[in-house]
Amino acid sequence: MKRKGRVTIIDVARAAGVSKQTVSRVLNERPDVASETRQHVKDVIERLGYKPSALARSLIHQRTFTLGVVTAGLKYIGPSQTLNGIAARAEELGYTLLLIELPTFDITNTQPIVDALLTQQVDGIIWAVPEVGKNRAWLEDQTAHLSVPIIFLTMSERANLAMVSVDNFLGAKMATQHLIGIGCRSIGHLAGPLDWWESRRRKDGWEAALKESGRNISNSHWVEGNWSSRSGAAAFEVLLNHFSEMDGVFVANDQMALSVLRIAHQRGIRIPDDLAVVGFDGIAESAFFWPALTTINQDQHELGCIAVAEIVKMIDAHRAEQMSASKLILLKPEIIIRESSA
Amino acid sequence: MKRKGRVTIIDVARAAGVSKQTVSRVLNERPDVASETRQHVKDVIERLGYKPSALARSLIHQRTFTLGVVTAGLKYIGPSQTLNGIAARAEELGYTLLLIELPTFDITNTQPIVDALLTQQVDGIIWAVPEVGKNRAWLEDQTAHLSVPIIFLTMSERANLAMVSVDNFLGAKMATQHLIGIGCRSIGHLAGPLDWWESRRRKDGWEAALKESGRNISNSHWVEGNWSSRSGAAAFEVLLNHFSEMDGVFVANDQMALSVLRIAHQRGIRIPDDLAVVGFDGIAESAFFWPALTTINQDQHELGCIAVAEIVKMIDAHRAEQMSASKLILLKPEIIIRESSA
DNA sequence: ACCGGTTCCGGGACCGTTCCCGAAACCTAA
DNA sequence: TTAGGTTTCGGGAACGGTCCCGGAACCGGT
Repeated sequence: MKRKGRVTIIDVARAAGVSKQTVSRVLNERPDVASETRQHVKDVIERLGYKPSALARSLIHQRTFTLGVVTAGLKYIGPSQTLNGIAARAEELGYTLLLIELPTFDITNTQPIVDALLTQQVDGIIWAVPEVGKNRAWLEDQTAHLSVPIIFLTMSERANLAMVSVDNFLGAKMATQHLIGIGCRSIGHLAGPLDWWESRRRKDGWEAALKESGRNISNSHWVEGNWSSRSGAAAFEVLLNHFSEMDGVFVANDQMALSVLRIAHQRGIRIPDDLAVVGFDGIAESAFFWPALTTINQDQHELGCIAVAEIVKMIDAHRAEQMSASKLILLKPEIIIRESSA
Repeated sequence: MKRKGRVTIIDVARAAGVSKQTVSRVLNERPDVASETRQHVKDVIERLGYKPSALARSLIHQRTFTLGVVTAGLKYIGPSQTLNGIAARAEELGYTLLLIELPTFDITNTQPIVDALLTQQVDGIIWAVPEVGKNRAWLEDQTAHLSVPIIFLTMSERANLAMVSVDNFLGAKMATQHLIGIGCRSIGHLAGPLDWWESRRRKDGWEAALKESGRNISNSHWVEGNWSSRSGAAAFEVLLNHFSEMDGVFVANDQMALSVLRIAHQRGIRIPDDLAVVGFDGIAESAFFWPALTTINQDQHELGCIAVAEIVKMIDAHRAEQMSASKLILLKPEIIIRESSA
């Protein structure tokens, strides 16, 4: 049947006995085609199984309707939730996604990645990698003369850059204030790795809440983990030894909180009577921990949705040659109160 | 500086005082360019910030080095692990990914999705959506005359189709045999949703192991859940009521097993003394459940890696006009024995 | 001085589509 | 009958690269 190569618009034109121009008009639903010609062409298209090439189209339109998405750590639930939201909203808005996953979070040489994306002619870029260590150093000189719009997720505020993230500071403050509210006197903190911006904001929120209620903070009141349940176990042991009067603890993520629950259990510490626990993230399993975990829920899915909506706005403005003010969007987290602090 | 539109190869040629052909040669590292001309052109490229357009290149080469990836349920850990593997291996092999996420698992009308991918001229397709309900019905007539190679993940064996999945049957059998091995007499099963192929295979494996050891199976020995911790809780309650002599249970995933642990705890059922528990998936948190969960570990990351490697092989064969035999690859899971069955 | 072989470079066609323009064919009104 | 408008369609250029060709300049050997 078909010889070699894909069937093109010219094949259709020949088979239908019209010019490629007319076929093109049919494809794009232009009005200036006689309705019987239109139908005939449509039949031929169907019969030949013709599919227009987005490649050729993009080439001439100078627009691909493709978003470059740079992510990292998909094996963790947070980033994949975000990607989930990005995919959903992109589909809605008629964009396809070009996905690049960095092997680690702290990649500093991002030049090749950005180049690859530009080479692929993406219309915009969503940088969905959280800020860790110096992995934003490239921004200073790179971003300025970038030819396409770019939006960043989960990083500290910077002038003239669009970004969207969850308000980690507020979430941490809410968690700590909740512990204060239920009568905890000595509130510790099990932090995430402090080269992560998110970890620092959460720790800051914890400190702020304590200071506002007139309490003082000592270095023995907090310990640094690395997000994993394993690290949470070790860190919590340290915390217990150095801060024995602790009767409430704000843990920077739910995975580490899981270990806190487990170790408390082993040691005979009653939760929430002896120790109230609040986590962060709101992973689905946390409702089924024993006891069920109070946590700060952050909607990472929504984060992705918003990022897409924003970048699309930026793309449209960019094409209309308008300068759009770079926005900073902060999502408010919410607290879910469960057995571990009730 | 730059007027409008991206800088093209002709701009570079003009600025360097050579023909676009020569610039093209420099870009592709062809030998027939004088080394000083080469260097000069490279300098100009650098100065103008020129990036070749993958679009134009793909158009002429009839090849995009792009893989279409269709997935679903990224918010769950399994699918995102797989995507993680796909991304990593694709990067290695020089392919970029076009990602499409289906809103639900049981999409039957896949025509628009496949069309979109073909329109984008992907070189191959990885169908990473698990088989659920009738979501493979389209295969019968669609796949046959598809113009690009396609590989499926996690579905039942079909003639003439390439696929790769974890051996769920074997994993379930290993889990059940382990329970038999540690002396359990009455082994129940908390199944996943049975419209999922994976669930059915796991249930089959449980049955097979019991039959091989000469035990009989009753409908009161198993209950169907829907993967979630919540459903696991309800299902386990039912199982306890209908199968009171149960002293071992194989749970179809770790999330549901979490609820089993929790409820057993509440009811004063000692684990593993009164009831041994084995899960499935091997999620990271399972090591920190209380007690730590014995589970069947499936390497979903590896699954993705292999899928990419295979599809690339298929693409190469396809372009060389060779018919490649469609392969079926089954990955062996492994058992991780922990406190819940030790 | 002439000739065959390298080395280096440019002219044009082409990939598949859309856009700009112009031209038939038909219809309507003076 | 004819001028002017509408409808319908086709020819060619363009998007940004690569490939096939051919040609000029230079080399050493006879």
